Amino acid sequence: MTETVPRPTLEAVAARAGVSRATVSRVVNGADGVTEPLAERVRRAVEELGYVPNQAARSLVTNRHDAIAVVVAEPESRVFADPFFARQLRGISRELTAHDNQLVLLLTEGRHDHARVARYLAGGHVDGALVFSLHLDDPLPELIQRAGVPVVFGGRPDWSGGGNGVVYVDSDNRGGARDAVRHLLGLGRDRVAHITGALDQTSAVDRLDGYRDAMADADPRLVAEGDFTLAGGERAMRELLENRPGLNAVFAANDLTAVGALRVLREHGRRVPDDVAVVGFDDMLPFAEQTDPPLTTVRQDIEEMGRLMARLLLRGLDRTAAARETVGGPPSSVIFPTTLVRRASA
Amino acid sequence: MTETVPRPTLEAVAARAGVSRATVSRVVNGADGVTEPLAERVRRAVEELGYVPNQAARSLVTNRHDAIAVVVAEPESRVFADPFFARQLRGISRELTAHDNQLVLLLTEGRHDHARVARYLAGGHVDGALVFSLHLDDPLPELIQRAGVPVVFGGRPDWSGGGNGVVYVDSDNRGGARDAVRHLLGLGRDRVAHITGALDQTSAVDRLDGYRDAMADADPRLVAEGDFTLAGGERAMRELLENRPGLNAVFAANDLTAVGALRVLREHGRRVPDDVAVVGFDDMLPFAEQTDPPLTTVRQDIEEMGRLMARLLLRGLDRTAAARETVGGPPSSVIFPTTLVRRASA
DNA sequence: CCCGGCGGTGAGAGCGCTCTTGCCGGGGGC
DNA sequence: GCCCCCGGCAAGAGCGCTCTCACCGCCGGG
Repeated sequence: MTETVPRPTLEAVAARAGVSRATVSRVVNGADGVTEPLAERVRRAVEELGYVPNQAARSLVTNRHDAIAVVVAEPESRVFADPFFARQLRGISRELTAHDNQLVLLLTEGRHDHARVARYLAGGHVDGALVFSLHLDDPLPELIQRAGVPVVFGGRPDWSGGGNGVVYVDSDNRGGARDAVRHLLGLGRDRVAHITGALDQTSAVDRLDGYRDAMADADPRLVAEGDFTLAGGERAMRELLENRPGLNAVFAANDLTAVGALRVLREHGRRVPDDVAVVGFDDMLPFAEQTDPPLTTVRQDIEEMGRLMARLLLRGLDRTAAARETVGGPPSSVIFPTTLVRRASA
Repeated sequence: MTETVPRPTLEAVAARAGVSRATVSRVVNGADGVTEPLAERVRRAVEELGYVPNQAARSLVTNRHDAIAVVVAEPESRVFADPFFARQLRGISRELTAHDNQLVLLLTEGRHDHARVARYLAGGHVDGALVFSLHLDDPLPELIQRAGVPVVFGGRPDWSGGGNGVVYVDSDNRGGARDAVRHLLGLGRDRVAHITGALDQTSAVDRLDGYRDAMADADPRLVAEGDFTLAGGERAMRELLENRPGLNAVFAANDLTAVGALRVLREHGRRVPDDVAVVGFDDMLPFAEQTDPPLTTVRQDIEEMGRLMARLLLRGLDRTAAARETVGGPPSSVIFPTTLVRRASA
């Protein structure tokens, strides 16, 4: 663990190149209006001294940080069991890196952390925030709004507070669910059950709505409440088998839930897909391919969603002309389409 | 996406409280030597104005950032399939949060990114770095060393460059592997095969060494090379069944590999554990519990390892007296013990 | 009763950078 | 040939904070 050595300053570079600080600054920041021979001298001096700009000093005057906070408001549950999180982070990281922004990760686990996160964001350490995994009546959006930090949500927030101007990126949960159920109906299954996700998240509610779209007059007892976990899927599946033993298909709110359902179905001697067809949601690889039988599921392009969130946020910051050209127009929410991936389970 | 409003400065608070900037600064930073009535006036002014210190200005003069970089040098592979990463992050996040440090996440995917990361660290944006997933002959440690940033590695780096002073936190991979194999031997299995991890990582090498410790005179054809992935596990298992069809146990370098092995064993009609006993490594939940049969595996306390890495790094920064008291002595590497978790597969 | 010391406070410098301002020199218009 | 304009550069202010240092008033000791 070495100690930091004093780093060269703009001043030092200027002295070595025999120019003023302003000129060095222009060269370093790629501004034009500097003649080539001078610029070259400056570049050489930068090289020789190993000069790296001091970001704190720069931020102090520009009031920009080139850093984005990623807030994951997840009390333990899905984040760990699910590569979802890592994938989305990767997408975000890629996009931010491409635009020379840093990623500051804020994980929260409870009310106390909310205040901390709000304070941090209000502290103006970052230029914007990407916020995930909101639950109903979560105070976070409100707090962030008040902090005055530009934000893009991952998943539709259940929050009317901001009225307009709330930007989010989400999958077409409802459409994907509808497709899944219609696929099951198309296979001739007439008793399609649904295991919901945690209904305090809009994604779960939307998937349930999609199910209902396709099953207009469904028996309410064909729906059991899960929580996006494997154990929840098992529990709900048992409940369904008890209440509606005649069911011949299950649409699970996510793959983890589907895996739980598969296990319970097997326990009860039901063959998949012969007796009961099963469809999941997420296409969580490599597990969706590796279940027994391989899982038919609804895929969403998670990484691309992450990238898009970052892009929308950066665009909202209105910074580079390039960013504006790329997308054009004021940022607005985006719903990603989903695809049904057919494997063996349905 | 709201725009940021101008935030109150120290100056403003001072004016409102009718004191000097210095006094406000003292109160805000918890220094003593301010009489109670004055301090109270200042606190009220802070409250009323909603003052939050400007970190950039502070960093500029203190040359501290209260931020730690987490570098994950993982080209795609394990990070996604494995909650490992998320778990460790959680541990790190908890510890950093407890010490009011921020977590700056740097994901890399290739040589090009190495330079970027090195530049970032050299730029003095963070006070230290936690570095993961190093591969053999990775240039990163060297670059970081040169950047002069205090660093703690996750997993033993294969790197003699720094000589002494390299601090890392690792599981007892060798001991864990030895325990796993001994457990298999104890079950009366005499032909224990091993599917390695990616041998360009020390964890894989150490687990292989542990296997060899317990299987001193093992047939070299009982070892097949994997890469920590499910597909790699399948491939290696096929190879083993071809070369040594008489094997009656497999120790897989991680759980994902073990799952691949289980699948291939089933394909070949071998019953687990009756014909072939299988042990994994990681105890990757909830999957390790949910394989068929549930997987016997070697558990490591991933989150605690993350916490400890953060703690060691912060201690190395020698900042708070409190941190020093908590641990005491100069930081040195730590090897975490592992536990064998017995389930049905062996 | 005077003076030295000390705790509490304020004034000011300066961290490293950006950006505005103004100067200086050269080229084109009349 | 003179003036004006404009491009290229340097000078300097100032971002918001910390920290040193000097100051001021009060106490106790001689």
